[in-house]
Amino acid sequence: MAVFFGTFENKVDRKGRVSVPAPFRQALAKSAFQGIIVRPSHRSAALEGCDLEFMEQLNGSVSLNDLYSDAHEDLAFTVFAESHQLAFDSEGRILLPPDLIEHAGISEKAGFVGMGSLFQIWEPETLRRQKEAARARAREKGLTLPLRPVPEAGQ
Amino acid sequence: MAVFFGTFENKVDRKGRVSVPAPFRQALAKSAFQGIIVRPSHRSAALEGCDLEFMEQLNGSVSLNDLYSDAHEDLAFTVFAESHQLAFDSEGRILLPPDLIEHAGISEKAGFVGMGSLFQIWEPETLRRQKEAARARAREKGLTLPLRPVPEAGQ
DNA sequence: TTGACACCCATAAAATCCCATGATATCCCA
DNA sequence: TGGGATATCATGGGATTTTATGGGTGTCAA
Repeated sequence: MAVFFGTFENKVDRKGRVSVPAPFRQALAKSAFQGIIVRPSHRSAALEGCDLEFMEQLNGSVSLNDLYSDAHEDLAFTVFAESHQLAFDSEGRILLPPDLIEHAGISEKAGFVGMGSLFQIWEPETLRRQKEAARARAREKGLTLPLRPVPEAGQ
Repeated sequence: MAVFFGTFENKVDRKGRVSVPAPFRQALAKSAFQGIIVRPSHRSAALEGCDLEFMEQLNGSVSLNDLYSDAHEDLAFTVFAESHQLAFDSEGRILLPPDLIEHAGISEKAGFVGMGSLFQIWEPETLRRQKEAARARAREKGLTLPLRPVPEAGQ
């Protein structure tokens, strides 16, 4: 499973293309689909990206709710309806669709942040503030991480 | 899982490269990724390094929180956003990015300290003082260590 | 026939490779 | 066990490749 980390800031050219950071592309190198899945975050003015494999895992998680339950339907809409499958061009760029650009309030540049199994794309200045806030909250709430081998999170 | 110990001081050349101490590289020899993950410590003017496996383990721990929960997002930002994946060159060196150099206040030389499954990178003089202070505190408080059997790290 | 988009090529900057050097550390055999 | 022969290591720097970015062109479809 691909793991994404780091923060990168790339230019969006006049055609709406952005280079996906090389380290992310390398993390995806073994993936069947050469590209990424991107959807608007329902929590913030950001986009969420992941690989096709992670979408399958998401599907499995969503399906833990009963079919036809409200939770299932709401989650399914949120996760799948707005997802775009964006292929790399020969230079490793993707073409950001207008609705995604608008949702994230992106203009000149796009900021990529790795978050483990997925990553986010932000307007860079908003991202800086968001990172700052998240770090502050983590410190304040005293969030900690258990450092034991996780009992095989299923693949 | 790699175990790091010892203290080493290596030169940072004008391109920003530093040799990772050979004993650390040997500890990483079996790792899938030939390189290290480095991020600014949130507790001090130091950098924290580990291997990719350790990061994957961290990812597992972060994922114990529900996706889209506040805790998940805050932790993911804190752990992954500032991490850099630094590959060894053919001589076993890494290229330290400017933001990391700045965070640690490094100029001429970099001091590596093994700390078990992690290691740290400091400006050497700062590191000397830090070690001295840590030893003093440990003595003064009479710190002890319960010795546990290795929890059979499962694979 | 006008966009939208995939594909191709060009460029500058940055990262990485590759080879050379001197200094230790290690090996090996008389 | 002494000590020369042989690796290993940290370091330097030129050559080469990768990256991010820009822009042109052909193609397919509405």
